[in-house]
Amino acid sequence: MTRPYSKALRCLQEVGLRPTRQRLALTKLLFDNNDRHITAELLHHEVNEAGAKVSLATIYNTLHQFTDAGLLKEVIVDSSRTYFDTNVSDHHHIYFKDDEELQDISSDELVIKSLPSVPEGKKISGVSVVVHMENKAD
Amino acid sequence: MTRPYSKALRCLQEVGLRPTRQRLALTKLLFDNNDRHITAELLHHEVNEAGAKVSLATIYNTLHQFTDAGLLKEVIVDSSRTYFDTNVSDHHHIYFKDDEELQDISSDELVIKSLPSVPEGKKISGVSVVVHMENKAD
DNA sequence: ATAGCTGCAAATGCTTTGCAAGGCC
DNA sequence: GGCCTTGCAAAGCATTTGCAGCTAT
Repeated sequence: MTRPYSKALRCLQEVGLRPTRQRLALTKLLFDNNDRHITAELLHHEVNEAGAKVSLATIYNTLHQFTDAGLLKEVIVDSSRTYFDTNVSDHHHIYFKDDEELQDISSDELVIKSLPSVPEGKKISGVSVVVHMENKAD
Repeated sequence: MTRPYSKALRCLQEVGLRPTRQRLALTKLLFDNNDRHITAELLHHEVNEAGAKVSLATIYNTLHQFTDAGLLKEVIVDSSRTYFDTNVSDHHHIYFKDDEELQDISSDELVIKSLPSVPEGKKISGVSVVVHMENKAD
């Protein structure tokens, strides 16, 4: 209770980012609970609701710094929104369009049997698999 | 030669869209060659270079009308750009980040072995697989 | 002290929309 | 003629950036 930010603090120090008030608040929200999928806008609401004032610009900056540092992963599922995933391991997603919600697919639920050959001078930087779900009664 | 638009014309009539000058020009560019992956911006350049004047707004409108009609498929690979695919069959993609180019993956090159279970009241509306490639010498 | 960080407001880039003028049936 | 289309310009939205002031070390 007297050191509510110790975990977040260590997290930031590890990647060499100054533990500012804003970054501590964001880190806490992002990594205290496992496996979050969040947008900048959503995180902005959360952090401000939690009492810490952080500007949207800083949220965007921080999310990208965290992504560059390997703490987050960007997930492309919707052309109008960018999601960030706190699970940075190799895995795939289910996107619930009607709920605008993202969920991990556990590795044993979806298996890719083979990948295409890689052209000369190129390399695979990532494989993105998104299963799009929608409500049945549409 | 005297009926250069006959194919495009049939195409539009099939989906019940009036064969206007603009739509004919776009249809021709999109469907005369197989398997195109294109953005609104790019198509805009192409059509204007080909001599037909079509506004960007109309390009966007038309691309969406075609998508609704089932002539095109939207592909989500990059958060800042929307690609449309003239191949509407079920298949997957390779995205070359450095070239901003999209390519089909032939169905025998990538196989999904299993899919996650579908929650009550939901259905799978699509499965998107994108292999992201980048230049090796980065 | 100073390099890094934050926040505002403005700018950006892609996409959509309102509406008046024009084109197809 | 009447309804569908088009095009412009303006609006919209998510995201980025410039810069002056603030903060951690």
